[in-house]
Amino acid sequence: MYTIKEVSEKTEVSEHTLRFWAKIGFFPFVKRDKNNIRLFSDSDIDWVKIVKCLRSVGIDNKSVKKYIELCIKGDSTIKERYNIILETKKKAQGQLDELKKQLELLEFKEKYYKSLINGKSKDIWNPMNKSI
Amino acid sequence: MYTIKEVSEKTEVSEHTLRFWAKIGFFPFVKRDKNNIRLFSDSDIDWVKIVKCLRSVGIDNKSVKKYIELCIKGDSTIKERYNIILETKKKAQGQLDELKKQLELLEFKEKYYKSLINGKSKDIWNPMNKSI
DNA sequence: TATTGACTTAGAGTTTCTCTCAAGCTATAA
DNA sequence: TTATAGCTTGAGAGAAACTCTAAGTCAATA
Repeated sequence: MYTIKEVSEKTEVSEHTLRFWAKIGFFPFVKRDKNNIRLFSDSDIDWVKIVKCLRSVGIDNKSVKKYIELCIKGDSTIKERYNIILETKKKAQGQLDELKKQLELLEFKEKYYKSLINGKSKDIWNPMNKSI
Repeated sequence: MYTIKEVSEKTEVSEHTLRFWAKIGFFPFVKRDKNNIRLFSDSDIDWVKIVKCLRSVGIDNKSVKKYIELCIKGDSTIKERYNIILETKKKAQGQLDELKKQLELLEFKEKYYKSLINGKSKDIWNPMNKSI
């Protein structure tokens, strides 16, 4: 069983955020010791990772909450949960594509600046110029 | 020259956000017509795209502002701007890797649910179970 | 002329943290 | 035995970045 600090290290989610997530009901199953200290099990840590995953692809807290409620409800919600995962995957794919596009733009700018630094061209920036 | 609405369509940034960005000084060069309507040029749209790119890889607004100020300052800041782009690229790469990892987790869950739906295994979730 | 619709600013509201603080427990050192 | 450090807790203030609403201007259209 792990304390908040250990969970934070294992999942790379800040203690602040973990407490915030706990407050809004993301970890209804986490136990406490006699001093009221949270104790996360290994499977609790897996759940933290799922939450982190959902959040990191832009699922909002309300929807994450809904998902965990479906999990608790059990068998009858499997299809619905499956669809949520599929939707989430699609969203993540979209983000991946977008990020790749942005990386291309950054690469273009990198080359532009590099050529400037090497003196192969002049900085032609002015408020109206696109070569920012 | 384009109005906010057209820029929003071309860049996929909401009008609200564009006005917000304008308010905090991201577009000091955008012109207005006699009715005070903002008119973006093609190069202004390119700049919006750069801002979107920086923001989307997690560069905060303060740093974006600093970058545009460097651009306005001109030649003497080229090296510094180059380094910012390099740093940003590194950040974007990190995000790409993270996103790929999250996609793997989603794929795992997809398969898990699929096997549940096909009746090949039972939903063994309970508050302590990791198969959420 | 009246309405429609696009634009404007100011400012309130929302989401999601992020941080600070006071307080409580435990273990080790003086 | 006291104190000091190091961990935890909840409450609540603060911040970042939008997001939305309200009230107004202006131009084109019915």
